[in-house]
Amino acid sequence: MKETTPASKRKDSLSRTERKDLTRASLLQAALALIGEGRSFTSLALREIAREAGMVPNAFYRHFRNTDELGLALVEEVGITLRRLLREARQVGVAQSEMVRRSVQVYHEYVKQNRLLFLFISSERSGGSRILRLAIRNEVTHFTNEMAQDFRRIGAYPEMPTSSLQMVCGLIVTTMLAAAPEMLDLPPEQPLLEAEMTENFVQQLRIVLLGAAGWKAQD
Amino acid sequence: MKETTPASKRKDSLSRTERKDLTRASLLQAALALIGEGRSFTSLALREIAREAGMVPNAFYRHFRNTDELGLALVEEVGITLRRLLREARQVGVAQSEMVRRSVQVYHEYVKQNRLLFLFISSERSGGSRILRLAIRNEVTHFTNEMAQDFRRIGAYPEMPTSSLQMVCGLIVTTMLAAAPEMLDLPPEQPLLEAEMTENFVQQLRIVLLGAAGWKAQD
DNA sequence: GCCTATTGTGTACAGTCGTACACTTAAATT
DNA sequence: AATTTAAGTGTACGACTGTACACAATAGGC
Repeated sequence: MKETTPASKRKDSLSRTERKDLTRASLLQAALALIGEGRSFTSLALREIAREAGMVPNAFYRHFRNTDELGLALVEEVGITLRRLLREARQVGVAQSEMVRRSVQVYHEYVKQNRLLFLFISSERSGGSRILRLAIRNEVTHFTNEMAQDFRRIGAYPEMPTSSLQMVCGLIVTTMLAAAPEMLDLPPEQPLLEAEMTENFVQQLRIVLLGAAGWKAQD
Repeated sequence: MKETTPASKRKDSLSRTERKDLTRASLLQAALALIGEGRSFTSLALREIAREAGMVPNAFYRHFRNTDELGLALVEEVGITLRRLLREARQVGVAQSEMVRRSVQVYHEYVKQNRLLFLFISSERSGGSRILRLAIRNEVTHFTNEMAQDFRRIGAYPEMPTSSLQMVCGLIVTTMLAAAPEMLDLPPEQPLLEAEMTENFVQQLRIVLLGAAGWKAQD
């Protein structure tokens, strides 16, 4: 079986599907870029996105039937991003005394590095189109369940039934996602405000973990 | 001092300011009505709102300079609504064993009765225009502080420093607000799903309160 | 009772939108 | 090498948008 595409790709020697994937990606990136300029995804126009991506409006239709469908593609990226976050968090190590603070730092760093996607999640999770909302909620549920599995694996709260563990993780995820917009709205280079917000976040997570430690299921 | 407006108001015998306030209110109501139809406030057009309110587009300008300013008026209603919620919650009574479940019931009922406003808060709290977002966040902060005062008044967590109490209330409010969209998206007449969601919500709040009871401030 | 300030109407315009249709170009298939 | 398929272009249209301007009606102050 011969490679149809050479190992060293020239920018013009690309197969049709490769080219298509590239322009598709540039549409996604264009939407995110507009979000980064303070726009909300819901208010983005098909023509705007195409313009930002440097193509003619009609070309949009070769990739998505409408902006909602492009939104769903972004949600998929969100899923990948959240999974990657969990993977990074696992490497932080476990059960040391400063673990919560360390995790919060990792999360904060992660939110800043994936700024545009978190802006997208935050604003579309409960606003905008119903389809997008449900899709995002779905990804968040998956994320929550994986976190619960991780807790199981590292032996946290061994006596807690799975349903309660999921409930606790849901609370943690809610707290995390609520913290994201504050992190994103924070003016840059304001270490005082940033430290204050982070500290508050750390304490809230500790409250939750403390409550979980004392939890006795009553069902 | 004579009343300029008779005690029994005919619908045509209204002072100018009264009439203005009425049409202004009808603009606010029109915006909420559109939100109730599944639209998000961010995507509402000035003309749409005016049309829904039964007036010509230009009349809008007699009341607001743009849709954002109308949004701020809605945020003001949000503030009033949240304050009213606290007042109702206070009458639930305190420190009985089923207090959390009772509070959750009250809240759920309240969210359903103020459906449109909670739809508005949920979707604009982290989406849409920056001005609106900050205004809503401001109201939520006030709400949180008042809740902390209430906790103080009823003697909950008497040894906890105020800053920690506010942090705990912030966590509670975050959890409450996160629950609202789920309540609102719930299909009506589905007692099973509703009970499940409510139970989850109750347990999350109990975790928080339990954690707060075991909290020792370390600053 | 007249004058004025204010609320709401009617018309108009330039800009943007989504999308339909016919086209070019070039990769993939035959 | 010829043909088919698909990505992207160009033009066009009707609908909707925010807002400017001139005007009508009428409540409130003189």
